[in-house]
Amino acid sequence: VEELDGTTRQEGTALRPNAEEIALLREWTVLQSGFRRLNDQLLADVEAKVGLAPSSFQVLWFLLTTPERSAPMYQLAQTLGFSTAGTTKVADRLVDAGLVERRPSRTDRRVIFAALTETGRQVAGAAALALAAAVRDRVVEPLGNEHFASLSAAIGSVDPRPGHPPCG
Amino acid sequence: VEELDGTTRQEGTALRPNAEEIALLREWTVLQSGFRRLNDQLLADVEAKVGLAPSSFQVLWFLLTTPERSAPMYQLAQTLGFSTAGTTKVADRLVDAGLVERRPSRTDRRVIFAALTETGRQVAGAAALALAAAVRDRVVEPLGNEHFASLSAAIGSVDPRPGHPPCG
DNA sequence: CAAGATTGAGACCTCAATCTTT
DNA sequence: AAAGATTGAGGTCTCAATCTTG
Repeated sequence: VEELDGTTRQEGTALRPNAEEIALLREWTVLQSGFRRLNDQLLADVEAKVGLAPSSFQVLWFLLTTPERSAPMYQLAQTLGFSTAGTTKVADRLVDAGLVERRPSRTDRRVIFAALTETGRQVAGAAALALAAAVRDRVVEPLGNEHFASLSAAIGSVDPRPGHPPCG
Repeated sequence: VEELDGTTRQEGTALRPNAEEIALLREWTVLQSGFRRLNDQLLADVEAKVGLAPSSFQVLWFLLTTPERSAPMYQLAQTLGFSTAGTTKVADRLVDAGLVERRPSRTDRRVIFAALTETGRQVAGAAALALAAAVRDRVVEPLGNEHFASLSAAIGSVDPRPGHPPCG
């Protein structure tokens, strides 16, 4: 029997959750898996309409919202929540598909910009329309604008993103 | 240039999102990535304390909430939102770690039960305590009981889980 | 044939190491 | 050194195919 963390565990009941903790975990589990299912549905809608994997779409959408339709790799990594290694490979797939171009920076020769191609712009637009429709149908409409806004505010106030104020 | 879905795309502005759709997508993106970051933090807390990967913990917790501390494989797959193939491999890792045992069913010889071992029970309990503490610190406390409950209710009402009523 | 479970191949991401530039 | 990007090895999940049982 391999131990996962190498610690020895004592006998007894000290390490078992009580009724209150069980209830809390049940509620969180429902919340967490519910959100995951919902998000998977939305992304599946996008993938079915434009054939774009989640991480690829997220990059395209981010680039589309950018003034120059381009951004340095490390910024994409931050947006995706991926390592820079993983981000490189996402970019590789987008380049192979002809949706993105790599461009060197003029001011800092370490950084590489990922820039939307014209095709990439069109695909990003179509994917954005597909996701917007899915969000409307599956989230905003069943929830109502108010509940959707308060949901958004709730998550924003507990988001551990570095460098954003803890709810004004 | 490879097309991802083989379709030809027309020129023009018809396939570009308007301002309202852009705003909606911005809001959803913030919401989605915020929730992902939060969940990753909680699971990282659990992994740091008991050395248990997310999918492994989810199985252990489910089995712990079960009367007989055991469940058939297809039920674990449903809980995880994984394919049965993926679930088999999660179970393999848990068996290798000595946390779970495989047992044949007496009534249907196609099904295999995954059952917690004594060690698995202890680890599951410790992991549950760790997650409960993390949820309290990172979610319930900053949000307050009311907002947490309404968040839970909101997700529940848009959860596409098969076989649960669409919000009374 | 359908359902439950497993296997192998493939896709996607992470970690550690490396290279270039600052 | 430190930051940005890439590469290769490894882990985790999915899909398609297979096997057994109902």
